[in-house]
Amino acid sequence: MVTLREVAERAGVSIKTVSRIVNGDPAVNAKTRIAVQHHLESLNYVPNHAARMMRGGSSSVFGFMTDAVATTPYSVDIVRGAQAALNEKNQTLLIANTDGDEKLEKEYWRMFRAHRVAGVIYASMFHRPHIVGQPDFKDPIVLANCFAALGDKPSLIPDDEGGGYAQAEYLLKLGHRRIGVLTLIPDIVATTLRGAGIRQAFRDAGLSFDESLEQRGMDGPVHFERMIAFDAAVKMLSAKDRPSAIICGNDQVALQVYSAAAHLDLHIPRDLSVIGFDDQKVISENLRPSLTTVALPYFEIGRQAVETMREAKQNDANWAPKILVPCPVVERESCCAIS
Amino acid sequence: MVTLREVAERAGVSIKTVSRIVNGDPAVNAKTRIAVQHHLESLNYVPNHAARMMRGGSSSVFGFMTDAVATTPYSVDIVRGAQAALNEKNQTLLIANTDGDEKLEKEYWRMFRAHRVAGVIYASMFHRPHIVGQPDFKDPIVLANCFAALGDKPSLIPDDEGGGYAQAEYLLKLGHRRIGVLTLIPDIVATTLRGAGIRQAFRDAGLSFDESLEQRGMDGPVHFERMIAFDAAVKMLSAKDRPSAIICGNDQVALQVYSAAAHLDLHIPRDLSVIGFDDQKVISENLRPSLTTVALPYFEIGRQAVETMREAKQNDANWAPKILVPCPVVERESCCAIS
DNA sequence: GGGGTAAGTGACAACGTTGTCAATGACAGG
DNA sequence: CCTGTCATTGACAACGTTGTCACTTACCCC
Repeated sequence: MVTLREVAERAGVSIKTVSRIVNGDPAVNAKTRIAVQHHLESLNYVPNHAARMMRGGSSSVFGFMTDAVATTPYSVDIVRGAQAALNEKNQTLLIANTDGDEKLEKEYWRMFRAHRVAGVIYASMFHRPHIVGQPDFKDPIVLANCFAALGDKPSLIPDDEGGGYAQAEYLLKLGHRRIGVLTLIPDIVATTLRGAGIRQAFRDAGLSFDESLEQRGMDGPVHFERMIAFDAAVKMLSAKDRPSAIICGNDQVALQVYSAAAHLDLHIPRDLSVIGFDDQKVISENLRPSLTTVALPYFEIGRQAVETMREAKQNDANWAPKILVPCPVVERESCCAIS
Repeated sequence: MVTLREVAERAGVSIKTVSRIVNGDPAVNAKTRIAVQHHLESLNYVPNHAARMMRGGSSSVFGFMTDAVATTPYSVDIVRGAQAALNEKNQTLLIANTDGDEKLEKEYWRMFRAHRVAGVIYASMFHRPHIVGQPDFKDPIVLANCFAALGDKPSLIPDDEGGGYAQAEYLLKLGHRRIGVLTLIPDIVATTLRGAGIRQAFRDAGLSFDESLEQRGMDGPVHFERMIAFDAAVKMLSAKDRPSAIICGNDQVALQVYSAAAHLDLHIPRDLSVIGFDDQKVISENLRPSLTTVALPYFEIGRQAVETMREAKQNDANWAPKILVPCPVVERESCCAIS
């Protein structure tokens, strides 16, 4: 690899002068600069990041730790968002995927330390509390899609309550009154928050929410969920006073509702409006009719996580805001107004 | 951060002795080793990767460049597979997402050089040829999910032809004879290969393939695809001598075939068998009935890419095998035997 | 002409680590 | 006791870069 010294020798100047030019130091004669720049390019010089770092400068590399991006595929967008933000300043991500393995996570923390990363984004695959057990890690840690159980770290989380509110509000505005809800498993944060949002929307509309119309669309413990939305939807839609619309816990639940509707010869959206959550485009854009849903703002969470990390560098270690990122309705074809 | 020197001072030995212990050099007295190890742990010493690298040692960091993992969400599994393989040797991935932007890609190559990465995996989101324009990059480059257009780099690609063969063979074995095909857009490699595989399966079974039953499920140029599978399927299934089974270009096409079947009151699998491609679990596992499909072996491609990179280090620069990774059938509920 | 300032440049040290080589002491064999 | 060998340890240089400081030259102002 080409070093400063090689370039300096060719150009007949000192190493330091070349260094200055590489770093855009204005205290260099224009003529020298041009001459050296020519050599820099022809030799394809690229500064050695390791050497730079050793000189005490902080790393331009950030760590990205995630328990498993695989299960909810679009959460990769958190990575994309983070990279988009880092890119402006030529910073990079060192990615660690723990797949939930604690021993692996420990190793990765060690690796982050070895690389002297300038900060770490800890992202989880679903919205949940998390304890960051790295008391002696001095650089900022920001949580994305999860929040600090102890309230000691900044975090970025989707506004699930607002999202639930938006789902219900959207259907209520279309005139629906009997609205079914097929939830995710009960013991995750999103379920509680979205449920609260839905109920708030009913209250704000001066209506009461029929609790009997809320059923589970998934069952089982975290990480071992079973889809039961098809059966739940069939049962709900076979009832005499069936709902005219269904709010789904996610787009996969909506997919099963579509199947259930087909099974019962109900036409979407004529006979049944359906609204999803997550906006997993593989599903939402390809279903016919395409699925109106509420988007999880993964890209935005990733982007803001980086910005928050930069802010955290300025603030003291106790700065720990919990930032809600809105979940907007993405309107497609699966809902229609009721007369 | 704790350095060798600090540890050495506390332990009352030289820096070099501590270094030896950290690196497992056997030429250290057992008593000294134990004493120093105690200090290493209590100070939580982690070697400085940058300093290590400067001493000429090669980096334990690999670059991962991808044009866009976002569109086909499960291709993240390439990353997971690569990490699983790297993890055994405490190596890491520096991830670069170009989103197809060439200028960005250039910057990232520069960054890889700056970090002196030990090798690069170049992954694309769909199976295609690629020209790696990095003639002066001395470390190995391995292509994943794409192959070197000039045949000058090792590459790992899904066995699309085998996958197409498997789709057709599976249905033929179930007794289907009139089999519709809804392809991806024509100008990508996968379409051609899978088509060839399907035809080969027919030949091997001593049957002729009815070309009129092959229709496009998607249209438009690369990156601007439009889904037309719903309409194509409706048309195909409305015909008098409609096929008893449909081979889909991917699971999204299959999703639309499900919608088309529902639209026409055809029951899957009783009236129509459907087989997908990709195994996008969000779709395949959640459709009712669940979707029999052929899996794209992304995880395996990532894993083998790392192994291939390690081999490439041993071999000379001209070593450039094109390795096919098989695409296995994942049997679920969407196909049944025909009498 | 003398003194001061500014622009431009380079010598040198330091960052944390490891390879090379030399020094020390213990111990065995003659 | 002398010589050689082995185990253990440390001093030092080097990796590529940048901050500090000093040096040279040119120029301006009194």
